[in-house]
Amino acid sequence: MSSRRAASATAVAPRELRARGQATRDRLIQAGAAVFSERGFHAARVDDIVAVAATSHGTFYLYFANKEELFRALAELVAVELETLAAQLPPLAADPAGLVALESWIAEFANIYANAGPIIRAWTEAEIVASDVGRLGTNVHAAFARALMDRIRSTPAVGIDPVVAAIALVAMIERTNYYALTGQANVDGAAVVATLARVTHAAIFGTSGSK
Amino acid sequence: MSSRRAASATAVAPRELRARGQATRDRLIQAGAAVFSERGFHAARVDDIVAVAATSHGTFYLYFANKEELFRALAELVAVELETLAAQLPPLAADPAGLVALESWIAEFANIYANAGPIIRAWTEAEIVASDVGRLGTNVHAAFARALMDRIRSTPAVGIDPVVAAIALVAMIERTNYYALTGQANVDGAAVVATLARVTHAAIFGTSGSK
Amino acid sequence: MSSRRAASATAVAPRELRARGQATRDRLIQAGAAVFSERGFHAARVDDIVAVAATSHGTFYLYFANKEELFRALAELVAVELETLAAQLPPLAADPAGLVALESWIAEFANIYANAGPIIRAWTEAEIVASDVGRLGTNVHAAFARALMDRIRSTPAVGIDPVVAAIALVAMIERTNYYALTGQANVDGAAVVATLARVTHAAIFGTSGSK
Amino acid sequence: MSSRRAASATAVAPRELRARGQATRDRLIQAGAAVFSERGFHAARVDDIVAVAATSHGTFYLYFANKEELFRALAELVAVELETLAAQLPPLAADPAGLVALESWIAEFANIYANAGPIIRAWTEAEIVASDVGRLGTNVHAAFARALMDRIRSTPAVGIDPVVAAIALVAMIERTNYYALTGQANVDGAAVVATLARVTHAAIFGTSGSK
DNA sequence: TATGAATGAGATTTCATTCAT
DNA sequence: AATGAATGAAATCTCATTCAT
Repeated sequence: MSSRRAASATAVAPRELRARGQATRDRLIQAGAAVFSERGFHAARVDDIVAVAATSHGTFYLYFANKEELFRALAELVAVELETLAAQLPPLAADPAGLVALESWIAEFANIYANAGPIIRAWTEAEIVASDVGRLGTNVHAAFARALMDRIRSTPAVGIDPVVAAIALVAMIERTNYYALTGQANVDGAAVVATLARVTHAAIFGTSGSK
Repeated sequence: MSSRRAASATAVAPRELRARGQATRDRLIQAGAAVFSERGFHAARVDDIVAVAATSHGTFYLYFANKEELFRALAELVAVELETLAAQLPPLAADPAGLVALESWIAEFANIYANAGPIIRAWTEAEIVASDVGRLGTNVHAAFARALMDRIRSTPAVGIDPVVAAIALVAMIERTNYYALTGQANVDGAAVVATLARVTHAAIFGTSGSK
Repeated sequence: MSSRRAASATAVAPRELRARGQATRDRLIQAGAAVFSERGFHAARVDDIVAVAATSHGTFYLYFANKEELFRALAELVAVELETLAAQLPPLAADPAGLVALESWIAEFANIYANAGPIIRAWTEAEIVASDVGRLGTNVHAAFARALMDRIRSTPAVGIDPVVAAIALVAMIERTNYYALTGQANVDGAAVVATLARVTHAAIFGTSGSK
Repeated sequence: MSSRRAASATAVAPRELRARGQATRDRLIQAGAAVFSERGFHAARVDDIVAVAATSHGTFYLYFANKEELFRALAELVAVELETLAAQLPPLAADPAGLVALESWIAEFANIYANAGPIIRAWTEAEIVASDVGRLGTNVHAAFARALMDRIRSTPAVGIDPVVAAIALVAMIERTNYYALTGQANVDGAAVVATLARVTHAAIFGTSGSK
């Protein structure tokens, strides 16, 4: 990933950490989140991260083999959270209760996105997508798409391709949150959640007759 | 004092170009497209670009003040193409003919995306979004959203927020093409277009009664 | 967008330096003095400086934001030394004791010039004069001229314009040392000091009757 | 001199020039004077020179083998002018008429300096002094010093070292004009000439008794 | 005689990573 | 466990000079 120097051969052995060490590592993780958010993976300099964490270069490499490793640590946290959410996608029902359930679930997604969004975004930087960490992102997306696809498939009389529709709807949900979060689109959070739910619902239940 | 940097502050004056110069400039643009596509903005080195264009470093800087300038040139081409397309969004009708018209339009989008996708992607790298070039991307997105919003508004009895829905649907169309293009999702192009059209159609006309 | 340049815009923050760092910084300053002396500001390459200092490029930029910054550090040292000397210009007296005092002072100037001359010379390169660092040189010259002018003014019955004469005599003292130092004029140091003192003395006290 | 590329092996053969060619060459010389004046030798880019001359790079190298060659052409013009002036230094006499004659001569020097000053300055850039062109400057200076020294020597009962004094006085005259010209010292031209004459006169005739 | 285009060595600067204490 | 210092490969950019027309 790094075009500069090959990643250190000796990865950092996951040591037992005492309280102080744990605290330092946490500070680095927090700092990483802040800096990656603000600048993206590439532009984030280890310099910035250690400055925010109020520690030194030497210490950084005590805990992480390289910059990517820290990013991966962050990304894995997010990935776990998102995959858990994906597993909790409720059954889809055509009635108003179904819409409400879906809306709650999307609200939860928006919630997670509000915190983790910048990390998710950094995942999509061109170079990263192809990398080891990038696969995490792909997997998360796939998990969502699979969950939604399963629900669509178990819905009778849907007029759309479940595989593609699932991908498209997940793409929509993710990306709309992105635009909302970055302020590129100036919209109200609640309206976003409501609309995403409605469009998703309509896509599944509103296309039945159009075949 | 620094005569070097000072001089370069002034971007390359847009000179009158003879045939040879124009050809070289074009070659650099093409090469830039190829390299940015493959590597993203950051990882793309001027070295790579001039290698592909079969010219020299010096020549590169004869035509572009820096890497960003070349990227901007490319981005502007794409932006024009996309804004033209946005202006051509057909009226939306509930009947099958309306769906077909929409599908054609989305097919055209997919078409453009197939060529320009990587540039569009590079637009979204965190640092770029905030930059001058980034604004191009934001504007393009806004142009699409506005066009779609106008159509939704002029459709009676829609059960969704036109502003948010427009943003969400554009996000979906863009991002799904992205996944399809990068192979992160392994799907058939025609199916993608058909599904995007159907979901969009359903979002607008399938949500009318659910209010 | 350009994260590199942007970061460097901020000059190197003056960190607290431990012993090793201080030593390295000092070595770079010494090396800078040597290289600027030999080649002048422009022809001096950072390459040369770090070679003399037996350190690396990276280290150079750890201590100085760029070549100019190192030059400025050197120039400031010299400026302080010279301004101190300017403040020590003795009162001027027409008698032999006055001449001796003046001669001692000029000898001290020659002494400083022997070490710092090349830096002083580099100050006068056309581009530098107009720059930030250049102002240092102008200020130093002004300090000397002012000191001398004050002495001339407090001398009764001088037949010359104190302002212009002060400038001219300082110019003479500086420039003659320059020629002596660069070997463009092959003269004995002691003779230079004696002659400069005598001419200066004569200019002030030997012009009284010629009005 | 040029750290970049070895000077072209094939110097430009001094061709017979037709009217058009002569005019172009003249334009380049004028442009060179302007640009070297403003920026000094190093910072002057061939780019700037041809822009001012409203011609092209190719044409430049049709008339001058390299940048230095153009500078030398300019320097030689100045050198001739100055050496002519040096030869015209009047005899020095202690009486008022002698002072007046000296003043006229210095006025003429100031006159020439007002035009040629920047070229003279560029001569003193560290790298140039050591070069081929640099020798021109050294020679000019020597010519002045020799002329003045001859006059001092033929003056009875001078209390100063003729060699050193001549160098010092020439240094003074040159450098004071420099400061006056660059505006580093804000003084009136006539006062400068008058003062320089008086100081020079006093140095020679006012030091006689102080031995 | 003129010129626009091309060249490429060389200069500055950055920053992830390693080292010595 | 921590840290300040050092490294150096790699990236960007400049400009005197040559080339092809």
